[in-house]
Amino acid sequence: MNKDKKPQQNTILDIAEALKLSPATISRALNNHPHVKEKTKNDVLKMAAQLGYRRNQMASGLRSNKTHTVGLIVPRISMFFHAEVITTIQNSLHKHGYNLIICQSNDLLSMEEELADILYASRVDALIVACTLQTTDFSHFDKLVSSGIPVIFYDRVPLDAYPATFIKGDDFRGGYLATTHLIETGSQRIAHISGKLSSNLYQDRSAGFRKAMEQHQLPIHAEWVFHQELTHENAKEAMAKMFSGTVVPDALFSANDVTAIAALEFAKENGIQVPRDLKIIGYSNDPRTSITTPALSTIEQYPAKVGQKIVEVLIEQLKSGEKGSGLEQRPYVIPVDLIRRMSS
Amino acid sequence: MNKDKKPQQNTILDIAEALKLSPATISRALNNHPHVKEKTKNDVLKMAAQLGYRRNQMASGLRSNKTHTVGLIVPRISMFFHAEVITTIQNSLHKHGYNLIICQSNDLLSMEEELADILYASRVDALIVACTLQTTDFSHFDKLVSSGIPVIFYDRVPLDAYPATFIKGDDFRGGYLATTHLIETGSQRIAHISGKLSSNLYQDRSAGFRKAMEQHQLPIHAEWVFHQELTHENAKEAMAKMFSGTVVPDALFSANDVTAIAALEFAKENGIQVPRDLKIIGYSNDPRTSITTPALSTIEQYPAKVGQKIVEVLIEQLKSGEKGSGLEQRPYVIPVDLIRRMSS
DNA sequence: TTGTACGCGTTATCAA
DNA sequence: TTGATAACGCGTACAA
Repeated sequence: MNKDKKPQQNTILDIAEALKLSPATISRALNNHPHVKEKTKNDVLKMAAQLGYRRNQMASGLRSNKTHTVGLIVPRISMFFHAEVITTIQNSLHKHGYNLIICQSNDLLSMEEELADILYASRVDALIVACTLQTTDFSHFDKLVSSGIPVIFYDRVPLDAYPATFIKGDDFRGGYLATTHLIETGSQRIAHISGKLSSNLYQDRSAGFRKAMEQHQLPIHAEWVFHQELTHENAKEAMAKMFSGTVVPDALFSANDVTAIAALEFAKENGIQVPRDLKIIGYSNDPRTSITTPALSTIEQYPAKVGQKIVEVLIEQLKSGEKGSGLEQRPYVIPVDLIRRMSS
Repeated sequence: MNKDKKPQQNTILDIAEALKLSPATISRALNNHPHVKEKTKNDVLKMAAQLGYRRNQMASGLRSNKTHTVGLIVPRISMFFHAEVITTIQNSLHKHGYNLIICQSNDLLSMEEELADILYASRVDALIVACTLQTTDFSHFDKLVSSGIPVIFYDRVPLDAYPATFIKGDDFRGGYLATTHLIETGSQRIAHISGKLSSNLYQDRSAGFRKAMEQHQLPIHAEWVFHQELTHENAKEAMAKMFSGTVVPDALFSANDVTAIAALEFAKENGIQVPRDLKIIGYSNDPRTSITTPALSTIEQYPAKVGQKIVEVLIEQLKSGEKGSGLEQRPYVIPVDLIRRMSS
């Protein structure tokens, strides 16, 4: 094949040779080992820079059993909330000297399983996961967990006890805040478009909704509560159903922003005045909610705080060598806030 | 379940031992080597599955000098266009058995340099880059290129000749289409808010703008052309300047969607009717453009096609062992289209 | 078709 | 403080 065409990367042996030292010393100097003469260390660093040396992470990882790489599985990076969380995680991990392998499950369980497998094979030092909406069984993470690799779930977390760390937004409070807000601005007939209850997100947001309704002694119309995939189309269909009756809602709490936007669109198309005839509030504070007319009220989830917390917990677990396996960690909950805009 | 506390992963030696075979045979069976008996291969695969074996990518990579990992440097994953491109790249690379390490430069040159360094150290098999807007010197990619690692630039590409592959949208045509559209719908006094000319994106879009104006013999008002960072604030300031004069523009071509949205916002706040008094067109077909009132015309860049092309070219280079170093590759250009909406 | 033996670049354990 | 040497897990000439 090709001969001397390979411009070999420089290794610690090249540095050793150039400096008439042993590779062991070079390695120690490069790793800030205590027992290295200051001058030697400086010489090594200088020569390393001069030769354009870069540590071979594979060799290093093979020997030390550490990759300095964290895996991340997320449904879709294009979802605003996740994009923000990821950005924070990455920038923060970078400061700690870790790389991040970002993978998308496309909200498909089979893909999530496969990715868990691949990241396991890649020997990531830790794994961060926002589950698929359909993930109810978590055994594909078992081998990571039992290998002692810290696994952190965020946003969409297992419903049952699972020996890993959970970090989530306060979805119950979010649902409660949104609904209470609608009630306090005078609504009485409140509809609720929610996702399927297989996910903790919609269980909690819906529970918050019910709690607020109950507290104010307002009836929940079963035909105005939807648990379905939160798509634009589904939301418009739901709206069409609700507004075909004689009694119609005067407010809507949508469990995400996409459906809130869809509802607003439906309202405009059908001459329903927002907020006069119908108040609307969404969830997530997607940037789109601020540029609709009227602008949509929503719930802020502070993605940056979520990301920050994830890294904080992760680094702690990584430093302490082991994850806090024994103690039953209660989930970390990140607060949410109500964003009032013109739609309510 | 298994009781022995084996934090150790299984290796090919474990499989070899269990099957009374040599590790070499296991390795061959696992890699579909031709000279392996069919039965042996099946036995190995079965045992591998049974033991939950996963190849150690570090050891494999160290030996074969291949990581099956591709690096990606992008300004921000939260930008719609990039998010879409990345999603396509990742799903497609996944099918080819490659992992993707996604890194964000935050549009900072120093970060881009550092990331190039890190990915070089990680021995990625290839690198995909969307440059920072300020990147005019590309020497930080030199070591990748000279090591024979395929480097593919997309969207924001080097202005001068650089020994790598370029994949970009047809920005010149995009600028031309947008401007021509404004002219054909009756505009004569066309303003242009653009990014700094240090990036090929805005050079080309602006050139398309000028070409269209020239072709229709329309004068370009220097005070209505801005080359500045394309932020919401800057755009509003630019609008304020333009609309403080006695003669005002009757149309605006904004070189991205954020600024088009900002311009629309300014118009609404100042009683300027869109599209009657002012037509607006943006660039990128960000999802937000379709939900403003009125909806914004824009230029579609087909991010999925861009991503698809990147992977196609990349896999080809990876398979052929070397990148087409000798031949001067002309850049691959992905077509764009005009999206007409109510704002124009 | 399978086995033996070596080395990829680094780090850890000795000994000097 | 430094050097020699042995792993880490895998892939591949070469031998059988």
